[in-house]
Amino acid sequence: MKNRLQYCGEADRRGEVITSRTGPTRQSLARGSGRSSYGTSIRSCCRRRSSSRHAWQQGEYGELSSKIPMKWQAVGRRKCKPQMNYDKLSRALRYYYNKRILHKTKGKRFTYKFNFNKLVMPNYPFINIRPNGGVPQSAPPVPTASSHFHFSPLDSPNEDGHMNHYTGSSSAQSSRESLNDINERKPIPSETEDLHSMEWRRSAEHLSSRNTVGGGPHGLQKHKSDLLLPVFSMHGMYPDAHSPFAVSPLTGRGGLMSMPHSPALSLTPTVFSYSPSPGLSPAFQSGSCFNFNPEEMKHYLQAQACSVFNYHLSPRTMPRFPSFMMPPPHRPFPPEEQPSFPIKLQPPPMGRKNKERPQSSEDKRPAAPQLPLLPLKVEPVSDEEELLSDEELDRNHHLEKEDDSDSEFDRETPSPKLDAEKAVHTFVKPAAPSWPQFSAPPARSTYPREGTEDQPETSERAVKDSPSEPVVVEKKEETLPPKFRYKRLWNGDRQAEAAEDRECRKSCIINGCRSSEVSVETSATVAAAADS
DNA sequence: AGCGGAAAAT
DNA sequence: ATTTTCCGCT
Repeated sequence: MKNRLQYCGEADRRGEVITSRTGPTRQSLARGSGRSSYGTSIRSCCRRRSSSRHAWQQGEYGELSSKIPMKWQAVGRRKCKPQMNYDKLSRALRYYYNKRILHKTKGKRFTYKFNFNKLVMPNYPFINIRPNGGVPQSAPPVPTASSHFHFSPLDSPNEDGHMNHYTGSSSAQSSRESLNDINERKPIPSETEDLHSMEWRRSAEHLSSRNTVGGGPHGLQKHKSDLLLPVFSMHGMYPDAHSPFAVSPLTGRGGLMSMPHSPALSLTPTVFSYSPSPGLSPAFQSGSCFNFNPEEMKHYLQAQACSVFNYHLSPRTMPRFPSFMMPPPHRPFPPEEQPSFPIKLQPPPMGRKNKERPQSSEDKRPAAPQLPLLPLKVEPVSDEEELLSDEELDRNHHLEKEDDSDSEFDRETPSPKLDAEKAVHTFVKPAAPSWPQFSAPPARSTYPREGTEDQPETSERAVKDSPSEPVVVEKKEETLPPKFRYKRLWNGDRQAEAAEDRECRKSCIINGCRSSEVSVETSATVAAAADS
């Protein structure tokens, strides 16, 4: 299904999936498709958007809608899935809520929307085109993991391939809005709305192919299919000058890597995690000089910790080297020849059974000698975040915070142990004052159950992991069952989210993380499987 | 309309 | 593990 949703996206690049259904009663709908997933149904509908049969509506970004009722049956029939009906379809879609792939567009019938917000673009944390934070609810998927969704260029008015300008806050805002009120949407400049279909498609493909790379069942959802955006390393993948992708952080050609602030954020965990080899690490690619400045390091570490904290990132996902600390270039391949690891790592998507990820063993090996987690103290944070004051959290929502902090990016590139240790020291102590949240996270009444349950475990784990185990430790479980988390996110605790956003932002600012944070999107899942 | 639990099917 | 199917509840 995941893969299929991509196609939904195709129908409407805006991320909203609007289904149509004729009859109000379930029974009338009952005819649908055979074993095809709902996604399939959606896809077929989407593809036909322009056709007379299905009037797919364009809504906000990621929105898909069909105004012609009862088409589901037709679709089902066509797909040899007579059993398919809207009821089932919707049920399937609702499962995506939990995965944060979709959410319901409130107030719109049969309308679902892709959650671009939650799909954070790990690669381009710095993209910030809208300083004011004004982001449409249905922010374009581009900067986020949502880019997995390939929106069909077919009917789309904006096919020219303009990449949107995104702000770090955009995703956050988007998230907030999407979560609750569509009425709060802000108009999006048409320019911003443009999506590069081709790009999307490509990225989606890459994603799907590298599906297994994610390695491991981690991440908030623990969905195997969860993916991370592959796009980053693709050279020239986003040729558009306006596109954030024009410059890949990985390429090290001047782009984000050279950004002065928020070193922790400058690189995305995703990128690292997928680095097939240390040599590919952005850090190695972009800089030619290696510096170590304790102060900077300290700052860096704090920022990093902040990032981890606020976005539930695993410390392991952090780049080994801050931008100011570029290790000597080490390139196994000439830049031109650098294989995009997405491809390299990517075994063709296979059926569920193949999710085994044959390469898993491969991936893990390099991970073994991994660098010690830097600010391990942060670990507890991911869970604690829930305890943070709303206001504080809200600050950091430049980019969607990723709940998948648990995601394991074990494939980090090795880094000097010394540095890491130093880093830990540097960070851990000073960090405390900077993070009021850490020391005394306000209890949140909102999620009493989750919070209470989580905390003990989290702390425990943190204690365990950080000090004694410098080496990568696999986090097996998420503290909070995805179910609850999702619930919280989507059902309502809007305030909480907003607050979180704010808070995070604040803390980031305090720590010098001005930029948006990387987040790993669980929803990457969407792109995960290839549709075949 | 929509949500989500539960169980069956894949 | 995910999807499909059924169904009760709001």
